[in-house]
Amino acid sequence: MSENIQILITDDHAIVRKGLRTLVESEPGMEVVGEAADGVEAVFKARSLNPDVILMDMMMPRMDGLEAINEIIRENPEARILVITSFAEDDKIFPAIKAGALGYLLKDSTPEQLIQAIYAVYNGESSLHPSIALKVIRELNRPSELPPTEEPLTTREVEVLKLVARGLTNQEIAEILVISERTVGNHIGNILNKLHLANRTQAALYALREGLVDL
Amino acid sequence: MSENIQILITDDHAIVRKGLRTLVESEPGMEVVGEAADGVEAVFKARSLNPDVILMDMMMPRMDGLEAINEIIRENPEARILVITSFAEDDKIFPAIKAGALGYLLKDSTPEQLIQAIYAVYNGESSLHPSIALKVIRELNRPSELPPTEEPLTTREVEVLKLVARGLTNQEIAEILVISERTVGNHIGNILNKLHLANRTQAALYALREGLVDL
DNA sequence: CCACAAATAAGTGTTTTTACCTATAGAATA
DNA sequence: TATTCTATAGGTAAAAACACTTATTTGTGG
Repeated sequence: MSENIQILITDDHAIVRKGLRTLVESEPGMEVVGEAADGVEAVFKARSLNPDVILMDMMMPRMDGLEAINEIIRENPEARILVITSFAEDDKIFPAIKAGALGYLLKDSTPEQLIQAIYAVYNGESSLHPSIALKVIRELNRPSELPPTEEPLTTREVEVLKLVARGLTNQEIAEILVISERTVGNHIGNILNKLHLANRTQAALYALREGLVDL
Repeated sequence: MSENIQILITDDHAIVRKGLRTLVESEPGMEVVGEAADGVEAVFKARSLNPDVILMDMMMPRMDGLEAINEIIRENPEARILVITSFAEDDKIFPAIKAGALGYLLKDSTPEQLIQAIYAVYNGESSLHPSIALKVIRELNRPSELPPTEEPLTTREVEVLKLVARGLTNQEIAEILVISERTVGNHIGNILNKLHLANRTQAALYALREGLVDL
């Protein structure tokens, strides 16, 4: 058994995996024990390789990062996961952290920050990208304005939202879902309320960020 | 002077740059002579380092890949540029190729494909990702349906479009640009006409696909 | 100087979206 | 059973967006 920190790299881009691998392997105490190109592979390799730290991308085919984190933590609550992603959206960060990710880095981080973060996560500490840390602190300091009435969208609302994110009008959506235009309007109103958004274009952007639809 | 193929790497993510650098340097005949983190840097380093091949990301801050390609080719028509990006959208590919990029790879390419493509571009040949090649051939075979009345957006229209793609209302856009709401409406109408789109949400999606704005 | 394109603005009228409210049927649940 | 949630739909109104047209100013290229 090696003394090195054993690391599993998860990202759908070979180039990014290579970059991470190089950075990690240039650090004496670290060792890459595997790579995964999507969430399903990540779950499988996390189970079979039992790495010390898992570097996890959030946007991947088949099973996205969030689902993968949930599944990995479910199987092994001790798993230490460091999210490395391009996005710094609140709605993406908090679910990942709640799911059990210990760290959250942005892809524009420096190599040094990456190595630091891996050590931190390996030691069971948390490591957050500066701009992320800010948001988390802000979130924690928020005097719980409301009982965390984190309003989840219903199945139907998600359906409607996906169509909004394709640039369709209420009428077109109504035809597709075989409901009245009125109902579509109500759903969208509810969506905007729940997500605290101002209009349908913002809703479309939200859906894209959430990965509900692809470009 | 080295016998190696001298390469400039351009990408806004340090991790991706590292990955590309590692892949390139693992090939005996290649050498990385510089890195750039945005379009402005890329133009500058292309000028000062005069590399044999430039690896170019399309989505970057300050000056995006397309602008950078245009500027680099304008200064040195002999420059050999290989685009490496995440997107396979038609509207992104053809402008890049027209601007003078010799190759177009997707980030999910294998390391071998990358090396192959660099050799090809170095030799002045073209190298396209398989799925891209298909589109290009389809494009060429198209019996020029219409006189390429490809209506380009004006500078101002692009400005407005970017704001639309952030989910802002006409009024908000008007305030930011210090023009009347009426004018914003006109610009948007013109944008929708030129791009053959039906509404602002579709325009926002278009802008995202084009990489005019990030999520 | 003329022609043309771009940015600006406004008139007019229609369509779509958004905000709130009420209400009912069905499913799930306490 | 009573309650709550979800999906459905309609009423009313206001705000925003969209279509189409005209017009002024400014700058640029012949």
